[in-house]
Amino acid sequence: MHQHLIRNISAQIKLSQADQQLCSTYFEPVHFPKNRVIEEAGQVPQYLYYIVSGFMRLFHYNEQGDELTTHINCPPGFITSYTHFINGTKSNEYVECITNCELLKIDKSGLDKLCSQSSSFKDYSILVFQQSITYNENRSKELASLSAEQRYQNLLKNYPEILLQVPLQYIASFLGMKPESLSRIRRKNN
Amino acid sequence: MHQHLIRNISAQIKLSQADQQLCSTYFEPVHFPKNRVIEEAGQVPQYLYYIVSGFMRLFHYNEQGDELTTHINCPPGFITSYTHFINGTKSNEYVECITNCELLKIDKSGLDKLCSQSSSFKDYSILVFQQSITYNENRSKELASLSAEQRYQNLLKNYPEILLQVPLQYIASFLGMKPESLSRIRRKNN
DNA sequence: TTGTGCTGTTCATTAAAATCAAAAACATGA
DNA sequence: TCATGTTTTTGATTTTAATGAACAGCACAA
Repeated sequence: MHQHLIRNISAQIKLSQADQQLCSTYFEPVHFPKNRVIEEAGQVPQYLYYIVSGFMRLFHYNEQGDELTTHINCPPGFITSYTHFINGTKSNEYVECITNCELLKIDKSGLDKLCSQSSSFKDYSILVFQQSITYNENRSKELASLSAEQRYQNLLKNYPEILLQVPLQYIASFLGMKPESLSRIRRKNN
Repeated sequence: MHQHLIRNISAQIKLSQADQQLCSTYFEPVHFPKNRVIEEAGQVPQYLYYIVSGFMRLFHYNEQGDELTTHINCPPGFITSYTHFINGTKSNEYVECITNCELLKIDKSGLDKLCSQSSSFKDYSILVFQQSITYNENRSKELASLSAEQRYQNLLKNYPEILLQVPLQYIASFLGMKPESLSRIRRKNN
């Protein structure tokens, strides 16, 4: 499983043999069944997870008690409640495995050690941070300026695998619409 | 003008006398008139700007040629097309002064020197990054789950000064609605 | 001052999405 | 397998926001 991560990092940053060894030392393989919540709201997120296989999401409840899915991810990608994981503060979000998942997890002190022992990992973590900003800016832009149907079509174009594997109610919430609307949009687009 | 920035940073990170001196060395005061575009789309953003006074925005044009405002900021805050500024890549966004503005600008090499000469500034820049992530996540969440009217009310609650100083067409675009809709919402809320 | 352009408002209408209710399809475990 | 609960779809209706057109208010310059 570590090879999956090493291959993915290497596509963006050069890793020495020693770096690869560090990676195997600090990332721990775990797997979880479908529907398992692995980080709870109200607590400090324990781990950053790299997704080797499976689909995951972040969600929380709003004041009216509605469940809102804010993030959906799949390999090769990381997932956690970033800000709270980094700062060691309590998150109000749940991290859940949508399907069975194979993951590589690392806790905050592990990540700190990894970055202090290898500048490649420091560079990589900054890169991941930046990509997270870019991702969220793009998401805001789409939500602010595109219709529900255009947002669906963009997701279909960019992440078709999500449409096949993730329950539609989660996707609807993530796209900022109701499940009924997503269902109607899908009927039109067939 | 440097005191404005130093006071603002000091509220979050402890700065030594030497740090304060560095700050004054690397940030250069500039002022621009209302409506001046200070970074152009199609180019690498030259500077990161700290806003001492005035209101600024980021905007771009979509495929249909509509102007979309993606960010509005005021003191004490930074503005630039972050990812492109950091990576030295071409941005598709314009940075514009909405009102007359007093700013402190720093270029990429200045920021790098500042961070390499003082770990306080390194800590601070990570903090600003994180706040940018939090801000963007929250913006996505609001756009995905709140009605146009609720988004307006949140802006009114959190940034009332923007409503007073920024043309409503920009605010409407930023809130993901049409100017006519914003106008109607404002009538209802008076 | 008058005209011109720009910003914001209003109105009537249309289109998009939410809501409410029910049925159909699917998954899961006894 | 059947029974149960959950997810998705469908239909009728209401609500919300966009559209297109016109007008009012204001700023600025000739």
